Amino acid sequence: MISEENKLVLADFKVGVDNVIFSVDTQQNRLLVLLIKRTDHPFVNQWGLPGTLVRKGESLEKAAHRILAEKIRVDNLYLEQLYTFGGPNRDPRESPDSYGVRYLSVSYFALVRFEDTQLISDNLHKTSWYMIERIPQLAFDHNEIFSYGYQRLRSKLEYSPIAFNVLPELFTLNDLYQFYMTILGENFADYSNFRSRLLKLGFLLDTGVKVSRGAGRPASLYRFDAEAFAPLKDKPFVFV
Amino acid sequence: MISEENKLVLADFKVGVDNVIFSVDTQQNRLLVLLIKRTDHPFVNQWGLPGTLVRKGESLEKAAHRILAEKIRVDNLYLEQLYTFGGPNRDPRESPDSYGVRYLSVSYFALVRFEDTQLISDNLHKTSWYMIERIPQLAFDHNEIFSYGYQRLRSKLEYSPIAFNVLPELFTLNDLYQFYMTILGENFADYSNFRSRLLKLGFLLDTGVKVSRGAGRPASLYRFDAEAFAPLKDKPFVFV
DNA sequence: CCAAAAGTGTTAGATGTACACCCATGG
DNA sequence: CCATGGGTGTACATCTAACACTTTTGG
Repeated sequence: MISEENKLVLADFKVGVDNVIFSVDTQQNRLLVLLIKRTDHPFVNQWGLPGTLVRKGESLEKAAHRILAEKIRVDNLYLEQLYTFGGPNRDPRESPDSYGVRYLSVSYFALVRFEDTQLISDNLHKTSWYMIERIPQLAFDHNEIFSYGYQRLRSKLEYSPIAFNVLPELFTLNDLYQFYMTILGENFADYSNFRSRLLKLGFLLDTGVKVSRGAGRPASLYRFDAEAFAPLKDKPFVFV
Repeated sequence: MISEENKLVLADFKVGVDNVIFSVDTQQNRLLVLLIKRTDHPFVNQWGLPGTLVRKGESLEKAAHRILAEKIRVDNLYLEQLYTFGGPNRDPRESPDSYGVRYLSVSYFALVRFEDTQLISDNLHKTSWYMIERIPQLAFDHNEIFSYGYQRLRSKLEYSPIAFNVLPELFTLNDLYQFYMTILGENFADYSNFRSRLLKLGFLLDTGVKVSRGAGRPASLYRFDAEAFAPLKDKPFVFV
């Protein structure tokens, strides 16, 4: 049992969940992050990461999914916890007149498929994809949270098959290459080397089906083979 | 402003910080983790990770340091946030009669120098190092938290110079090798290859000073050169 | 036929792995 | 003088990075 004396000095928290939601616009080769225009105090009218406060009986991860569902309709995604920001005074609502309640933010990082994702947006609640080079000043410490998420995205991409959560069932090796390029930058690897490295790993199945995109030789459609990948799980392997 | 309606469904939290504190007994080549015998409800008399509830005005990291300071006297350490466990019902204190307060745990992972660390322990508050192969059933979800910390320790060791936070100022290459062996296991690498790889990286300075440990050729004492390491920061480099 | 896109092959240099071997000391 | 621990060298396989080349399509 907690003694009365100790109880007095313990902080009371509301726990928020903030999401850094990425997607890759494969048409335009752009890396995007989802921002919302705040309608509530504090930071009204400023852009921020989509977030919510955790409800009774709700797990952190469930809260993270709830925000996602409120802002976008999406089928395919990858989601993982990022970091917890919990210093005092990170939220202006912690002013003395709010009875000393602290606001802690557990951030999540998500990657969703851009193509079949619909934004749920109206005049009141603006939701929009931002190119990551053009992110404005955000509410709270959200710029910091974003940076953290961006780093995680890049490193995760290198040793984890999260791309396949987001690419369509069937894709060409060039689709995959473009995807990596868009996130990791122009000069992360030569195409032909990328190709052979990945194929050697053995978890990409050539379906034999060919697809033509305008001029040029038709490309094979590949499929990610989760079973063939399983043994490589956690093993350090790199696409760089 | 949060409407009254919403306020009703928001969960109220107490936030705990739980530490997975590792050390390497370099005499006996053992990897150890710090456990405490609980004296409070719940899980009285069971072993658990050292933890505490966050106080008013206290940051998460400060709370993590406070636990450390309460349990052990230590000068050198590495500390980083691990993960946040926050599902409902992870803490039995969340029973209905506690007015619906949730208990969330932000876990931290620490590595401390075993040699000059003194346990603060008495009959009431038992604190003790456990070999990681012999960890008993722990309170709460602490076994899970430990596993998470153990994984992090191993992967962090491979691409991050955390070992030098904990090794003495001057050390032999064999000291370093043993340190890695103890954490990563017998067969992580050949000694001579480990040697040459590290020396090639250029951030270990040979002081020229020799030290003799019983029979055999005396070994050179090396020093970690933080400046020479700086450019490698975040670059993926591996000791495996 | 030719430009464009897909896919294959080649080569030099760097790295990793598994050893064998030499060096300096205490007993 | 030899066991012990420290330290160097080597040989082979593998991986990397850069780039040249072939194949198959649309226009």
